[in-house]
Amino acid sequence: TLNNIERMRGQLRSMGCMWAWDREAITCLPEFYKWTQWFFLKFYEQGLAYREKSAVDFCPKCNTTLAREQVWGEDRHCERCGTPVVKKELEQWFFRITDYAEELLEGLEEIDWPERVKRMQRNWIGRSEGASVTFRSEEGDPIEVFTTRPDTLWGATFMVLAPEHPLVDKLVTSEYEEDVEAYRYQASRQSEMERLSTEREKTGVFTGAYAVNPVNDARIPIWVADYVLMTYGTGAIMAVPSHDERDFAFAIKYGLPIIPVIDRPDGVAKSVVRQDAVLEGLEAALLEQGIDFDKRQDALYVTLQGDEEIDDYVDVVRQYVKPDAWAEVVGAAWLFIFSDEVISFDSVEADEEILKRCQVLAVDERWKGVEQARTAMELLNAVEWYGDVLLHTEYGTMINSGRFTGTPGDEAVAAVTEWLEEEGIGAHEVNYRLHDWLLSRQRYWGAPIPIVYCDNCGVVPVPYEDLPVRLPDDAEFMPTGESPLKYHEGFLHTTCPKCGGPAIRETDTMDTFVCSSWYHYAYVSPYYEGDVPFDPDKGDYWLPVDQYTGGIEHATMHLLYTRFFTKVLRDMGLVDFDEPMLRLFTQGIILGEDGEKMSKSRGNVVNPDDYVSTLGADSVRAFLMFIGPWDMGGSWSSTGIEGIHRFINRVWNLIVAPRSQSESAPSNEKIEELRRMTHKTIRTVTEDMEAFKFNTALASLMKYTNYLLKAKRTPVYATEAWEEAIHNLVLMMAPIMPHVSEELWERLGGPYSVHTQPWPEYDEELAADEIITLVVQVDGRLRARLDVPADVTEEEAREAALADANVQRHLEGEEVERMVYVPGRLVNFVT
RNA sequence: GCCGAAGUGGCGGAACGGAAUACGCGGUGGUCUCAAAAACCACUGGAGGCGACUCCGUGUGGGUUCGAAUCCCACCUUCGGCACCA
Repeated sequence: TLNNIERMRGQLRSMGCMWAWDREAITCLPEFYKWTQWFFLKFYEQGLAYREKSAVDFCPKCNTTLAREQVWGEDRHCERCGTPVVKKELEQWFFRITDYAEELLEGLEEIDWPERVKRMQRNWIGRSEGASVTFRSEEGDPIEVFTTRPDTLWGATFMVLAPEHPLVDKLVTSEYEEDVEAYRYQASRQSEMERLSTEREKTGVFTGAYAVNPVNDARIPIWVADYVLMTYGTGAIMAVPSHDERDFAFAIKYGLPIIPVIDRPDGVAKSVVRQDAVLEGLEAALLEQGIDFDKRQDALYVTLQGDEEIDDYVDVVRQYVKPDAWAEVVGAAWLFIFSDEVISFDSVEADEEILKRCQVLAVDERWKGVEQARTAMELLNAVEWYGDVLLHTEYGTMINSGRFTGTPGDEAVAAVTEWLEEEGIGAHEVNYRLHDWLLSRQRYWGAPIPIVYCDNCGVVPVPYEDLPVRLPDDAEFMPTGESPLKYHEGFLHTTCPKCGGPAIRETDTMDTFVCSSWYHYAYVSPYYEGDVPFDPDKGDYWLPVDQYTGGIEHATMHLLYTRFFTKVLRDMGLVDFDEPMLRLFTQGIILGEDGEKMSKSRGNVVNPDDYVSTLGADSVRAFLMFIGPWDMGGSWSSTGIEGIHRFINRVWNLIVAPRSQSESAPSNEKIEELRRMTHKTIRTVTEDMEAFKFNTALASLMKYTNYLLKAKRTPVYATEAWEEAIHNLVLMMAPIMPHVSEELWERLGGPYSVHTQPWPEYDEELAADEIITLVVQVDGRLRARLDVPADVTEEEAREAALADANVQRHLEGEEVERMVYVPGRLVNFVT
């Protein structure tokens, strides 16, 4: 690592980067990570660090935990040995970042950060308001759930626990034990991302157990399904299939009851027909019937208005939907489930057998077959009949909800929550998607967590005076797959700081994000030797950070962690501000020449050294800025950098190459034009640099240079205005091309150094145009461009425009209804 | 899948709701040279026309507007992040 650091120092220096090297901090040195450990102890003292079991991806063959990127392929195998990866529960350390969720959300309001980073953090924190409600199993075990929709409680027809939920073992009946165990194993092999995909079909197993819905004492089955995550909410949900899409899909699949408890909103009917459910011809039939639809990847989306159109649609669908496929109509109207065959509702009594195979059937009242359907449903007792239809997720008047029936949608949530609190079965609650920061790493390379475990005293923090807990430098990297610290006898075994008895050290190390959460504080006084991590006086002077830059990929992790750290530091009294970085700019990623992220495996890595040594550091720097918008990044181009190199050579020739003195005197006009170009360029370059728009700043400098190269051949050369021009050009180039600028500055006789000169100022009056191009349009189409004085009046502009031959031609035989006039820009004749 | 972005010439990219394609790369032709390279000059979105000019053109389909790359709606595609790469 130290060798690599040395190499990078050299690279950065060769590029002419001006860092304060005396303030460098290296996070892997004990002098630094001593303070990272100090922070851990402080967090621990405040109850912000805790230890809990948590699942990791684990390779049973290598006997090691794996990072997400070490898990490969759809079957999720170990990158090294190909063994299928499983989830394993390990005791791990966490920081309680969720304690600060609300403040992390609010703090975003007061900082000058890109809106998209703020939005990503808001979504990451994922605040949602709702209620916690306690259900009970028939055996009396409390099962807490979180819901954002307490108004749908009466529609909860089953419960779902995450496969990892601790109650699963207790609840499962012997009859279902085997199924549940098998299911849990396969769930442990899925990633969270896969589990949450709404595209994927929902799966689950029944536990054999039942719970009681506290609002209506309904007996509801308890299932286990992987679409419920242990890491969000309580790891258990109440399922309301009538008003939640995921629960709905699950209920359909497993034949669970669906009870609507929110009246459907008025409006249009929406239908989704999966294409694989459609015979060729449905599309054509819809077209023929004049029924509008959108065709997306795998489905037809139909929106219907009015009974007549709905009836037409039903006819078409009946005709063309395949047996054993399904179509749904959600939102306002109805749902059809086609089981093995299309059901003809007109003859429903004759089709009991078919109906039996249907899981759910619900029909809108407007539909003519409703009476038969109702009769048949009741007869078959397939589902409870509520006479109205299913799945919509909007708020609305409550129905089928006991004493709350009739409560309007805008009052429902509050009314139910209040009642839950009165009854003691629930409470208002805010839930966050954000979870606590898991900082344990089963790796060698990180700051050791300063904790020891003693048989007598339990978990004991290492005393401050014993910091740092050093990483041993003689650890053996054996292919055990586990942290080498576990096998380092000297590190592992220690004495208990409390009782002096034998104890063992924590062998997990800290996530590197812990070090990067406070490194900017180290810069004010690296490796400070006081009793806090940095010199408070220097901190007062420098902090907080005025301008921070980093990649967008840090938006939700590093940039959230470091904000959390600062808030904790503030609560400890170490700093007196709330936010670590007042202003943020996110730079993009420079991609390889093929437009892909640079990586060794792709073989598209560009080594800046090669270009620095051939074309020079200035060319490399300038080209990096020219590639594209600074926050978007872009692709490297080996021919593109040649263009920059040519530009630098042109500037060199412009200023250094001799030219014989002109005989004739320059005209005042030409001098004015030159000065105008100079001041216009200073204006745009200044604005662009302040906005981090380096690519367009460079474009302006190139344009200006091209102009000066032409001007050099005219009598304006060697005038005062010429001297002003080239001096300013060099000053503006200095931050982008520091080396050549310094050299040119010296040759122009400027005082050392160009980098300590003030930035050039522009004169608004000198930059103002005297002649402007007036665009003339007829009905919004360009018909002429006229050079007119900048102070042209509307009347003069109209006259000049009407005098143009091409404009006259296009206005011939037309009556001008009105004229749109944009001063200094255009006139548009509307006919 | 969810969250966040982006789609403009052959390519990277410019364009306060008002000249689409600035600047650069690449290409074509020329100057210089015995020749080449470099440098310099000119041209370079498509179609039509001798020309003046005309029509088309900013991922797709709609909309708002005198006027849309820009604003609105729907969709498509690509990229970044998704908590053990940092």
